[in-house]
Amino acid sequence: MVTKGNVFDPNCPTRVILDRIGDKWTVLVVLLLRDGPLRFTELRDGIGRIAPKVLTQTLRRMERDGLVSREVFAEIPPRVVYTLTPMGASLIDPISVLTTWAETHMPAITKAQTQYDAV
Amino acid sequence: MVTKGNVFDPNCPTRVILDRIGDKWTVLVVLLLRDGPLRFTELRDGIGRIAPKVLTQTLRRMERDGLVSREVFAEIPPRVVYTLTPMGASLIDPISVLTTWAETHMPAITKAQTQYDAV
DNA sequence: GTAGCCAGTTACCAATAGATACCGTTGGCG
DNA sequence: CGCCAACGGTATCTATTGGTAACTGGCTAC
Repeated sequence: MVTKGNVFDPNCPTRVILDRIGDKWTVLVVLLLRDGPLRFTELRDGIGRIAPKVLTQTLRRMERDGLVSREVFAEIPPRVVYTLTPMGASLIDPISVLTTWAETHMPAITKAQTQYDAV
Repeated sequence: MVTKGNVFDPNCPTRVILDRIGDKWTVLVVLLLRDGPLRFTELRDGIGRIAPKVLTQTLRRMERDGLVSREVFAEIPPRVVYTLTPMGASLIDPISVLTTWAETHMPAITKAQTQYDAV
């Protein structure tokens, strides 16, 4: 009763998820928030090189999907804190599996690329 | 001692992998090839709605990364067969983890989206 | 003869990602 | 008083990418 295998149906909702995970920024945000809530600028600086517009888009999408929660404090200067929801936190494991795979196979991939390009 | 955590370095090779996984077509190709080699049109028809150009791009990239191998038979009509390499096959597990997560949490995500949009 | 299969390629276009500059509010500083 | 910085973004513009539609060449089946 699992999977039902209709990943291949373009309307399959699984596609939506894969698109989210696939978004490189989403993964980084999840990993950054793993150790606790962060503010907008902390996320921006933690990610390194991301346009604020893109970070905003990413966070809004994640908020809409119920992966992060957004708390606004009406202070001056303003303060906005992003936190992983339980569902967002449940993504950490799948993502870890992926990053582990990536780190394990990175050398092989680089080698394959070099060989391919040499031809 | 795992991960070294430099996923946040834009030059980190892990990013490259995540970009590949993130590519929605790559995941589908891996899942389709799980049960054995397929030809170009079989992949195209299996995926459903994909432009041949895009499928070609995807397959070339995967070949370059060493995830699939491409075998050309000099026949008429031409025959090209794509097969998962061992490294490509090793991606099945991480991908399964993801799709399982996706299927498990899909209802919650849909609900979160509906709530968000209602506001 | 013409229509179609196979594995793509080419030309083109729309949507998106991203870089850069800017916004209002307030507090601190000279 | 004038000036700048901090914060969490928006506004605007451009580059890249994803995607569609049409075409190729050699053959075969109708």
